Parts: sequence; C-alpha cells; structure tokens
Amino acid sequence: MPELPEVETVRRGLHRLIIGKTIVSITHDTPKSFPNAPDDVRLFLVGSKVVDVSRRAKVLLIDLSTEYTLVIHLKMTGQLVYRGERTFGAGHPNDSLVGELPDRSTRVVLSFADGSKLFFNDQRKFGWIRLLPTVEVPNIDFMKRVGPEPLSDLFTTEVFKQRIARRKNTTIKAAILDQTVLAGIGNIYADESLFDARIHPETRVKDVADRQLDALHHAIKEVLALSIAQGGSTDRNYVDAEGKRGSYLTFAKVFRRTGKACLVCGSEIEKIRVAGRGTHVCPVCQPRPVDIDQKSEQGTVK
DNA sequence: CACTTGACCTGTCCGC
DNA sequence: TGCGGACAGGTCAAGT
Repeated sequence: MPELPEVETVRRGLHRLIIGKTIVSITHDTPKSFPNAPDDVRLFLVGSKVVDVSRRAKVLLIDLSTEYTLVIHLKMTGQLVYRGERTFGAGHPNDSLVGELPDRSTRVVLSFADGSKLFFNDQRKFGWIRLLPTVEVPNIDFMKRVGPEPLSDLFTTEVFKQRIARRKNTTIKAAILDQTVLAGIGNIYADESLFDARIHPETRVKDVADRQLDALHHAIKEVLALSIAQGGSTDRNYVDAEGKRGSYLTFAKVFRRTGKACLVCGSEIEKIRVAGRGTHVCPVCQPRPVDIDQKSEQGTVK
C-alpha cells in the first residue's frame, strides 16, 4: 500500500514534525522489525538529533546527528505516526484511522526529549527499520539497484524506454512494478497509469507501441503527482505522519472500482490477475492485445 | 540473465 | 455463530 506518494506524504509530515528533536529512548521488537542488535540501537540512537528526513523510492531515510541513518521500509501495512503533546489523537479529526498509541500493531517507539513520540506500527510485520552509518546507505543492495525517481527531470521518456527494454518479454504491468526499472510504482498506481495510457496490463513490453510508452511515461508522472497532492491513497491501513488518511482513491478511475462504470466509456471495470496481483482494467478503453499468449489467457478467466 | 512463483505475516471478508 | 480459505500487496529468495 505505501507506494511513492504515500511514503512521500509521510516524509513531508515527518520533515515538518521531527527535525531537530533529540531521541531519548526507544522500544523495539528486535529482531523482527528492527534487526540491529539491541546494544547498537542504544549506543547509536539515544542522544542523537534528527537532522533530515528524505526518501528514495519507497524507502524513508531519517538522518541523525551521529552520522547514522534510520532506513525504514513500510512494506504493506507499515505506519509512522507522530504524537506530540499538542497532537490530538483518537477521534480528533474524524478522518483519523489511528486511535490511542501504542496499539497492538506497534512495533517500535521512539521518544523525543520534548515528550513527543514516533510510533512504527505494522500489522503484518513485513516492514522494517535498520540503523546504518549514513555513508553506508548508498551501498546497500536496494539503493544500488533501484531505478530512477519518476518525478525527477532525469526520468525522461528516453530513459524510461531504455530501462524498460530490459524486460521486453514480461507484461507491461510487471515491468513498471519492477523497482529496478523505475522507483516507487506499486499496485494502485500501476493500474491507474496503465488505464490513463490506455494499455492493457497483460500486454508484453515488446508489443507496446512507442507512442503508448510515451503516454505511459506521461501518465505515471501525472498520477503520482496528483496522488501526492491528495496525500496519497488510503485503501485500508495507510495514514500519514499525523494519522490522517489520503484522498487519492476518490480520483481513481479503475483501482477498487470493480463492477462500476468506466468513467470514460461506461463499460464495467473488470478485475483480473496479472503478475500475481489483483489488477483493474476497463475492457474497452484498454483492449487486450490480439496476439496474447496462452498463459496470459488463463489468467483472465473469470 | 530473464522471468515467475512462493514466502514472509495478520486481519478481514465470504461461503458453508 | 464458528471455521476454513481466499485475499490483501512490497520485496526477495529460490525456482524454471
């Protein structure tokens, strides 16, 4: 669920809320969500001050004054929720999904010198937090392999075509979900971008026309930018750094709209399975490629 | 190397 | 009502 727009929304919130704060204590469920050794956590974290909060792909980076960095991946159900003395928690705006904290999904709690706290909640325990020397962060495998940031000016249509060409025999959906092709796309924005570009998700990359790749490149940027402006998508778990939902899904044209009318042509939105994921498609706006192979054919039987 | 599938988890929903 | 199973979806390891 947290894809690029959600992680970016959390980043912006944390950047505003925790810069300059000093960590005074931590509780953590090492090694599940916080794989560092407990002694290292105490040694390198307590007493340090937050100096920056940044993001690469779906990974959050909290730089500390000790020249260590908290590297955080929320995976599917991770949340980073800040609670200060002046933050109204449960029940304040009625758009909050998060009640009193900690709750039973809380895995890590950072306490700051002013009494405020940062809670890492993760129902399904796929997410993680690692503490690394800041200089080591660019050297971890994920950072070396991950593709360009889609909202960067460096992510041109030429770069997109060049990188996706490595995946010419897979489906276009699997290709744009591949973080080494480009960073930050997940299931929601894959479906939305492919709809906007009028490409069927099962089309093999080699069968996608050049002008369709141009349209897809444009759609990816538009969809991600709109979602960031809306504070991301709250499907079930996602909330921002203050516990609030995102509102992008009210703009979604196919995602979670199975059986509803296509906003462009009125046809019924279908749900199929592509690249192992639930996939939403308008059968008229996104026509199936004619020369689709048998294996893909099986995946569409309802 | 390219590509696909299963594992990691827990909560929720659906059918019996 | 309870219970089993499918499903949710980001990433990596292991498989073809």
